[in-house]
Amino acid sequence: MNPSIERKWQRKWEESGIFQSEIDRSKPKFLITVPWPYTNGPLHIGHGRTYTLADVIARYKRLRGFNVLFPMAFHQSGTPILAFSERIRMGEKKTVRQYRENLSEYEEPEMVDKRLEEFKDPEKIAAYFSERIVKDFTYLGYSIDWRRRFTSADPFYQDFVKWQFEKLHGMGLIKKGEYPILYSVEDKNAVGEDDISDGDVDKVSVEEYTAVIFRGESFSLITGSLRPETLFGVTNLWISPNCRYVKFKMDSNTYVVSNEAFEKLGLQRSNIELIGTVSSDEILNQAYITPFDGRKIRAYYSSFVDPDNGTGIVYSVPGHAVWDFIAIKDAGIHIKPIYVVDLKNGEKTTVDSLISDLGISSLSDSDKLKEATQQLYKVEFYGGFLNQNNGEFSGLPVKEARDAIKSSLFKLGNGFIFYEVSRKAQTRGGSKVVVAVLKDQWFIDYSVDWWKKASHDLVSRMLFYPEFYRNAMHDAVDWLRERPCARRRGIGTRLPFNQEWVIESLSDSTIYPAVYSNTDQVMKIYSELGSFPEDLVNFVYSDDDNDISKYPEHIQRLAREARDSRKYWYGVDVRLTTSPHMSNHLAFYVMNHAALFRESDQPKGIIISGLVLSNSAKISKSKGNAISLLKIANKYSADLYRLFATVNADISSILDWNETDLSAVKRKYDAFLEIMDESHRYPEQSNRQVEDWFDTNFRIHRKEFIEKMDRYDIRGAYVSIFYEVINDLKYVENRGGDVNKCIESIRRDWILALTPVIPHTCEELWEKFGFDGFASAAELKDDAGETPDLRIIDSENYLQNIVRDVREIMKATGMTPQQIRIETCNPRIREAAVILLENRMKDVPVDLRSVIPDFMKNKRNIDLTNDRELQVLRDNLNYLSATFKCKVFADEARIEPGKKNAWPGRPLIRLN
RNA sequence: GCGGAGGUUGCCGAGCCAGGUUAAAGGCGACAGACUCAAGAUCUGUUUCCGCAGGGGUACGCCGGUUCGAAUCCGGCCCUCCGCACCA
Repeated sequence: MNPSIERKWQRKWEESGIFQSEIDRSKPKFLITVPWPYTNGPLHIGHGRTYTLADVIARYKRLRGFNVLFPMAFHQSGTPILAFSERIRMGEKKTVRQYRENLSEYEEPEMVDKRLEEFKDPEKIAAYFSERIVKDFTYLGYSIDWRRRFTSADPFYQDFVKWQFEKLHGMGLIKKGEYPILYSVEDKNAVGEDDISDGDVDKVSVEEYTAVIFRGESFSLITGSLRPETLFGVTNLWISPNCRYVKFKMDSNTYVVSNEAFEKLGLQRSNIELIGTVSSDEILNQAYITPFDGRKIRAYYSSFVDPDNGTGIVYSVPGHAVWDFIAIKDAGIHIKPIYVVDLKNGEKTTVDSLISDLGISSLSDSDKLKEATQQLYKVEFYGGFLNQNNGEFSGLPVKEARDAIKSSLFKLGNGFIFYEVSRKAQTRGGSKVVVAVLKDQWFIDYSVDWWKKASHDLVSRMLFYPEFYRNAMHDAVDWLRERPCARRRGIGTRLPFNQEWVIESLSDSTIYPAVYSNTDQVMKIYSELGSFPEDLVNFVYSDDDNDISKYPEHIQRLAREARDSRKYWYGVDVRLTTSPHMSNHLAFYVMNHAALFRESDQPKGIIISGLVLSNSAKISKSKGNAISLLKIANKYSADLYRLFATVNADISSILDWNETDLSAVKRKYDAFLEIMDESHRYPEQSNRQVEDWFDTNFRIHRKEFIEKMDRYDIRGAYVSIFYEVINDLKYVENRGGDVNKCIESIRRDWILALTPVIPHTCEELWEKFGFDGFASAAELKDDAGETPDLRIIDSENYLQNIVRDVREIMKATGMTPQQIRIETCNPRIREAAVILLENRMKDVPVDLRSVIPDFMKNKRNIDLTNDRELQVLRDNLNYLSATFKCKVFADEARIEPGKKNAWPGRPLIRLN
């Protein structure tokens, strides 16, 4: 459908307000939502799939008599928009280029710079792209009630979020605690993925080291290890030859680490106090005691030790670490490895074997060393156990031993947790990224038992499509622990009980769909009062009967309306999104509802759609395969995209956007347009049987369509009602039926059934054929009770079987027949067949007994359903002749004792 | 490793949950024919192997099992993909 026609209908829908949903108690309600998009850039075909599917469902439910609400709002919380804006301000090339590209999709070239200038204000970015998304979605024909639009940064909404957090706080679900975060010392600030240079391509994470203390006479050394379970295998310590080591006091003991490590420790632990530098000789000149087994070991130099990794001191386990093994050889020290980890099933992956397998000769083979380390780590961690050299820990599997040794170590005061970054990283501004421990981080405590139980109960009640996500959701609920719920900066709502914190962007977006149910009233309350006071929020969104009589009458009225509205609409019937949201957003969504809302307001269903590929590749800006929704609507048309998104892949599987598949879909779509084009008349012909067959089949397709849609097998539904009906019409034409008549008889229902997917096309047709109102607002009834006459279908199947058999014979014999004679089962043989099928051999009339051997041969193919075979054949002789291009005769077969006979459903076919 | 999904005919992809009507929908590709001056588009047919009569063989990752009968149920194995978090 060309864009101007699509625009026309979009205008008409808007003018008529048919998608502005109001309470209508005569109909069942249906609320469908998609998680709000983050407004830092334009959306592409990937996002479009989710919204398209939601719109198809919304429109289908409307078609079936539901009062549907499909609302939408925008997400602005968090740091990315701020970060992008700041980078544009700083003139960072990559970001500027990206936004220039984004803008040139929408703007005349001369406007791009002006807009870009505006984007130095983060609010402008958010506002601009929200506006674009509304436009793009309108062009795609989505039936969204835009009156309910708002953003997560709106003040009235922030009051709602505050209420949510006060409630959670009151229920004891919010906690304070320590938490490691990525941090920049120079900027004195937490850093997120967006702040780190290359943070998006090469993620930086926090790693948990075990700091192990080796006591010495005048001071102790602290080492950092990822593998504390190898502690009994320590033979020596390593320090770097070019590093400044420092002495410091902690809990009245004196320790030594690298200068860099000391700085990091300062961000992670309190009460540490610098004493001064210490010379390497001092470190090398004294002995150290190993924890647990109290052996005396010494420290040596090795070049592989990095002062800026861990504590700058490494404990050496040559038996289980390749670096250490090589380093000992390198340094020419006479130390024998101690082996502490044995493998199950007698596996033989050891330090020695890895070194020889990979051909590692020195510490400079760092790539190979890394690989060997990883291999060894994997093998020993998952398949190893501690041997008899491990004191009280002997016999434990490595997985358990690690925690056992750790906690034992901590208890004895010989260790603590030390956090380190997973790789060296810098901020975009060039300052170093390290790990700091926040002492007073706010958490939502998702681990509370009663909360988990309530959530599991909710999950059990909900609908999941595909069903296997139900289990995934149960798991997600189990996995959730404490989640940090506030940050020091970013757009969003301040924590009501601690104003220095901004509520984190996923935590402020869990129960917002409730606001869709009464956006209008709630916004009015806010604008009248200048706030949305807690007691009013509580009145509107919970069923607590708190007293609101202190407010003016009209505010009270608005609040009551808002409450009624919530009661009518709320409880999201379907929330549709993609699987990456499972373990975060959707889990929070489910759990927060379980805590804050009563059952009728809780979510009813979740549908998860698969990913979208573009030309068989993951969509990414850098690959240039991120096709924007605007381009889709303009270049391909909304209806074609919608049809493609609906029909080319099941909801649960990957959808690959590519021109080949698209052109196949387009052909079908064009075929449909041609069918509906009245100037294109089909040949005047008539074949009652086929026309009845078509009619019956259409009723079956319509029934299947409804059944499949009702269980969200959207693709299946449209294969039935679109592809199969088109094929049926083609069949009618080939079989000499009156196609025009067939089309006319199904026109109304067919157009309606297709409206959810290709609404613009269908409105146009609806109007053309003189139906009243909008197709989008009409109702499609199912014809409950009417059972289709399956005998008509059977007759056609019978005929097609004959055609297939004849073809097979032609193929096998390689002959082109001059004439074909088809002889149907003799009535007496039919009677005999009935008897034989019941295994009553003795009841077969004597003169027919000689036919039994032939019966046994044909038994499998005998089919009694069609009792008017000859009639069917005679009615269709012309068709058969035309198909095989020769004369075709049909007769009743004679009985031929001892020879081949015609059986029910299995006539004799003779080619000459 | 844990959790989840999956391995189907040249390719993509249904079906398997409720075993037989499944050589296995649909699409793409390929081949042949029709139409056309030609190409494209469209339409018709073919597209596992064997077969001069509608038949038979082999097939749904591999190996076993249950069953009269398994792509479909059960057990084991191999392989692929996704998630494992604080990030929107």
